[in-house]
Amino acid sequence: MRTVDGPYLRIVEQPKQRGFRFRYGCEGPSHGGLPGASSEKNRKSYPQVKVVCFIGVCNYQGAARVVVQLVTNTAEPHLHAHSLVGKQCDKGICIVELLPKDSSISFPNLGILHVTKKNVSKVLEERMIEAYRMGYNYGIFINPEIDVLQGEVRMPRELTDAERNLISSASIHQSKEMDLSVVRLMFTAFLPDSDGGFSRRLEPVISDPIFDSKAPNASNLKIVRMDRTAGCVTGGEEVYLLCDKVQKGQKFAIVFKTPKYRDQNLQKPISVFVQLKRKSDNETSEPKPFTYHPQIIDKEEVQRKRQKTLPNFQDYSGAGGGAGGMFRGGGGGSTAGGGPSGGGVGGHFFQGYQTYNNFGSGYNFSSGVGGGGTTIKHGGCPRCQSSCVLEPHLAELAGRQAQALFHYAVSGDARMLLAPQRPLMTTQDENGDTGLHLGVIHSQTDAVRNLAQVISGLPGEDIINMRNDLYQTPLHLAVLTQQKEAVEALLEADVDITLTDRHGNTALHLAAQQKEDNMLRLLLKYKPVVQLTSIPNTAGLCPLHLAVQANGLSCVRALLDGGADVDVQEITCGHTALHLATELGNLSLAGCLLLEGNAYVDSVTYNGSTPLHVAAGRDSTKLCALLMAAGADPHKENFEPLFFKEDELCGTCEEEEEEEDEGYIPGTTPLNMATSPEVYDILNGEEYQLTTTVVPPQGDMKSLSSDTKQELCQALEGQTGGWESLAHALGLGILTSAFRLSTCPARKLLDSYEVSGGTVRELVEGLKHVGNSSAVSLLQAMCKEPEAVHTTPQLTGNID
DNA sequence: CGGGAATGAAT
DNA sequence: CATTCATTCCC
Repeated sequence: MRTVDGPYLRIVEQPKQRGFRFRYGCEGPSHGGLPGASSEKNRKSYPQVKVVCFIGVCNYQGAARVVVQLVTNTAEPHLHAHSLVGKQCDKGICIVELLPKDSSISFPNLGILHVTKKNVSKVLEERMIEAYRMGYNYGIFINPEIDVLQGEVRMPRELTDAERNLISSASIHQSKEMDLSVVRLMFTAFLPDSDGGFSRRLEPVISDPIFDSKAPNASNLKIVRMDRTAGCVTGGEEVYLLCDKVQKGQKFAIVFKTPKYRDQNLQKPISVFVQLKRKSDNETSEPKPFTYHPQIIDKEEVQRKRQKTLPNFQDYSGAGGGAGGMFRGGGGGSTAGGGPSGGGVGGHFFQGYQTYNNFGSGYNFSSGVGGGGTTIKHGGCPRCQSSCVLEPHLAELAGRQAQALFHYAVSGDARMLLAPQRPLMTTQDENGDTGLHLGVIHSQTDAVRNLAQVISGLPGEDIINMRNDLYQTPLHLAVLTQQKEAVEALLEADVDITLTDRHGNTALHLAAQQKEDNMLRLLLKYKPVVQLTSIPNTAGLCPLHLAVQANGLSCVRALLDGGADVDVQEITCGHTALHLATELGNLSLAGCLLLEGNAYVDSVTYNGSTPLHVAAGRDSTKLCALLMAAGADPHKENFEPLFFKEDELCGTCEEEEEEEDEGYIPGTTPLNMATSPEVYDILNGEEYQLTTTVVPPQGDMKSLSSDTKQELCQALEGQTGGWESLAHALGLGILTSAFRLSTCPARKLLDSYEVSGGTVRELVEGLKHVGNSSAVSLLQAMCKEPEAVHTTPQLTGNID
């Protein structure tokens, strides 16, 4: 850069780039000077320059004159129309004499005067003439052409007409392009010559850009509130963020989903930061803390309860041992310590908001589970209770116990022993669990079966459906812990399958979120369960939605097989499962819903959006192709008014309904939302040609992209048509047990198949054979086999 | 200083 | 005519 040795000017302190306001003339002077980059509230600093000889080695000793001018923030700097105002400023520029004793010079009182729009070219012209006349700079800062007219350095003089004309046109031209919201400082130093005149001009230096804080798009980004400041490492949780000021056209609230944390195996909560970042200039807001929790694997607390030592039954055996505290009445009561352990993790900073999502605390059990007077009361002296209050009762009890014992001895039926314990069946431990709950938690299948039978024989009381502190019935627990027999026993004992836990989930909702579909299928065998498939939980999600969100292809299938409504909408936005699968970018799920579930492809959310809107919005070529193949309408308008792009569109599709009534506001169509040319073409009914993965269907496996293979693996995870049956269909059955050892058997299978020289065509045949239609459609979409297109997109006729 | 209301101009 | 943007004015 620097070609000449010798003294040069260096910026010691840059100006602060943001937060300073350019003032209009009408706002008057004295609004404080431009601060330096490192200026603080109590320790103010200002832009500063010094003359040095070599980099940082020797400071120039002697006088100098420094001229400061405003220039544009363009690659080729030009003089700016704004004026520098302040102490040593005149005609928009600032001239300061550096005394020999000063090592550097700072500019404490620089104001930036905002030129009014209509005066830009006028002022700019004056600025140029003055700079040129005084010979402050090379003409390059005014206009490259004028440079040739100007010598290296010369004394002030008046301008020729030719020069004036050049400057005049340059000013008019430049004023049109000038960005009035940003300037830079240009410092030029002049050292004294042998005559004492400041004629030895040094190379000018230009500062970092300074942005007008009052400019509408330079507003400071600021996060005012977030509705949650903590979330799980798995991400995907919605956060509502309120902003102070955002550029017009954008929203004041931003809703986003938390991203996955990089370490999914996080053990302790970790603090990270959230900040807004403006793409155009990379401006960022103050960061706000956010806490990632480790994945809560045991959110239903089953593991914890399993690890606990069992209740000490010896305490019951003798008369009045010191049992007491651990058990409590079955009736009312609020929670013991059952809230989510992660509750208080977010910094104290945000606790005010934290309370909003702290579900765990304060559930009131007013629904009167249990009830009945036959509960052990805690508090008070057990001995006293047993000897004074309960004595007659106990005597009677002992009689019945003896009878039961005899019956048991004779029949060998453990239920006989349980029969006299009936009054204790409603007793809850400190977690609100009954004996039946505990039986399930500890996987005591026989105990559960016996208890269930005994309890179901009890008239009047609803013990079998009692809920613990987490609002779980024994059925919930049995499903969560995937105990087939226990579930069956409970169902046979006629439990209430409609009961919901604290999140509004029925047992079916819980089963729908599991990896395996066996629980789900078991439940769905019971006819009345099917009606639960359309019941939303407190988050508004039905079992099918939950299965989709959990990426559970087999569960989705199980629900569809079980008769669940494929088009059921979740409550908050009216999304169907197909919307959700599309939103998640899950091709195999979407394919399954469409092909196996026969989902309505143009189902609309509350705001009128179809899955194709979603797919177009997320710029997914594959999903768009899939949906289009299923007959989606790319012209379907949602209820979001279409503001821009209108003209563009009318260019391509002339006769859209233009003579509609005047008040008609067009909605946004999937086509409007397409951003990439690929998606646009697909929505226009073009043949889907994925340039990256066009594979002849008979092609060899190597031609499949790793993405495709990945998705294929996903599609092979389910029970029906899963990798195992495929392995057999492909003649690789003998390797099944070897595959099973792998973490991803499906992948292993595909690899082996590839190595064995299998073709994509045969793979498709194999998949068809095992009935895995979503995998088939996936491959066909990738490979653009004509059969993949079930419906020819109708819109071709609409376009000339 | 910095925020913002009021006013005027431009779509 | 309603909105938005730019400028001015005010505290």
